[in-house]
Amino acid sequence: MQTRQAYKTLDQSGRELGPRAMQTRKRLLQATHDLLDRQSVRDASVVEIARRAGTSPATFYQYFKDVSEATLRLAEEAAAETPALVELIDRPWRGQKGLENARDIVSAFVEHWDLNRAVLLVRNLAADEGDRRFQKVRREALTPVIEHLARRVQESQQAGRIADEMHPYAAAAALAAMLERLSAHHREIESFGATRDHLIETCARILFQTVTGRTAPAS
Amino acid sequence: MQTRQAYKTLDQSGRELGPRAMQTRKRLLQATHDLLDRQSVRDASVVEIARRAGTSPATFYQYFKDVSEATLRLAEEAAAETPALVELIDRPWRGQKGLENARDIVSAFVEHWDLNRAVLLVRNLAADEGDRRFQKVRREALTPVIEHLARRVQESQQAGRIADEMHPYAAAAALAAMLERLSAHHREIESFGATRDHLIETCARILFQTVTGRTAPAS
DNA sequence: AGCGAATCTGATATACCGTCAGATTCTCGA
DNA sequence: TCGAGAATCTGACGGTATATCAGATTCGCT
Repeated sequence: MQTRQAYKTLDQSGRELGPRAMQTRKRLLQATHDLLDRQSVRDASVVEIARRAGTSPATFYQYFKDVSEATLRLAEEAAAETPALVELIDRPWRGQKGLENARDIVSAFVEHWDLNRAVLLVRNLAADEGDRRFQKVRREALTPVIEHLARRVQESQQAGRIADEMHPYAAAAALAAMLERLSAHHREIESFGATRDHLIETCARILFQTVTGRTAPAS
Repeated sequence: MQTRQAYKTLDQSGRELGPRAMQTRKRLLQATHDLLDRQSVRDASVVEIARRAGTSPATFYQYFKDVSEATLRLAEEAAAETPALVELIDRPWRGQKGLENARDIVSAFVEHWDLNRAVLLVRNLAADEGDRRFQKVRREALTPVIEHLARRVQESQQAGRIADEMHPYAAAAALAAMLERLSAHHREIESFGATRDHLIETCARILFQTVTGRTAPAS
């Protein structure tokens, strides 16, 4: 009569992994991550992942059902970075300090994406295509962000600084959408006249304005 | 001595297509579109597309280098819908009418995505993954929208309603990013308490506020 | 050294990819 | 109406990836 212990990492056939196996599994995940960074998802094959990990395709299948499952695990790892973001959102939003904080949020978001670009792109595609597993990871990564933002919007709304026609959750989701999409392809935008700093500053101000209902202070 | 006529549709080997061939090509594109709507990109195979089009894989290769090229052509077709959006952006942005117009823009964007969801998702993934061909189509679809928005932002800035720290192009790109991402997965968001109308209204207000520098009027 | 458990892989059946030579269908002049 | 030739399509095939499993290898332990 005791609660099952926190999730052990399992084999495809449900067996727990020993230290050697953990090693191999990690190498496979790393290889998957690297490969996705280099090639399109469509071209990421099990053979190639195995080759990079210095092992055989059969071994890959010992740990993952297919490439998408390996990617899912990577997406779960990336989702673990969310709390740091939420912490920023919970800081005070007033005045100059608040704007600086908004900048930090945008920067953190972009950085998070820069580190996990390929994986997050695939995660979002799969989620948008209807894959429940990926919808779940994305939700787990974004829901805290959206809900904390929504709470702030709601506060501003109750203080009368934001119109009642705004829906706090929708606003938060829209802001998250902006941050996600912008982070995904900021490099392409940057090749069109707006530097990275411009993007961050501008985005921070939209964020600030939408969350607080106040005009961002001059710097 | 005359300009080359507008692009003829070509065969894989560069030959112009007769009427029968045009028919077949269209069926293949349609089949690709449908298949992408139903399955993930990764699983969209040439055999399956051919089957749906009632023809053979070899025929597919007569017209397209691979699935991604067929998708590219579909993305080009979708890009042709952009001008309608730009027309909306160019309408006046003042007061109640302006807000209504913002709503129309958001609606039009969402609708455009609802009709071309799968294709646009794949387009964006491929572009984000660095595929130049897809970057080009996306650019051609979005640049007009972004530039017209940017011009409006700049006007508001010159009128002193928007801080100088904002970069008009960056702001426009951020707004486009928000619209894109939101359109891509609005259905999932809608299953979390904000209706489609909430989303549109909220998004329209963020758009209005960011473009004009004014608070959106009450409805 | 040697046993059992953990971990890995060669071999294989299946399926898709991408090409090409040849088959089929259409067009049009006689 | 009947071919000849052009336009269009497809069967067949070699190459490669998928996914599985039985057997081989490696490891920890006595």
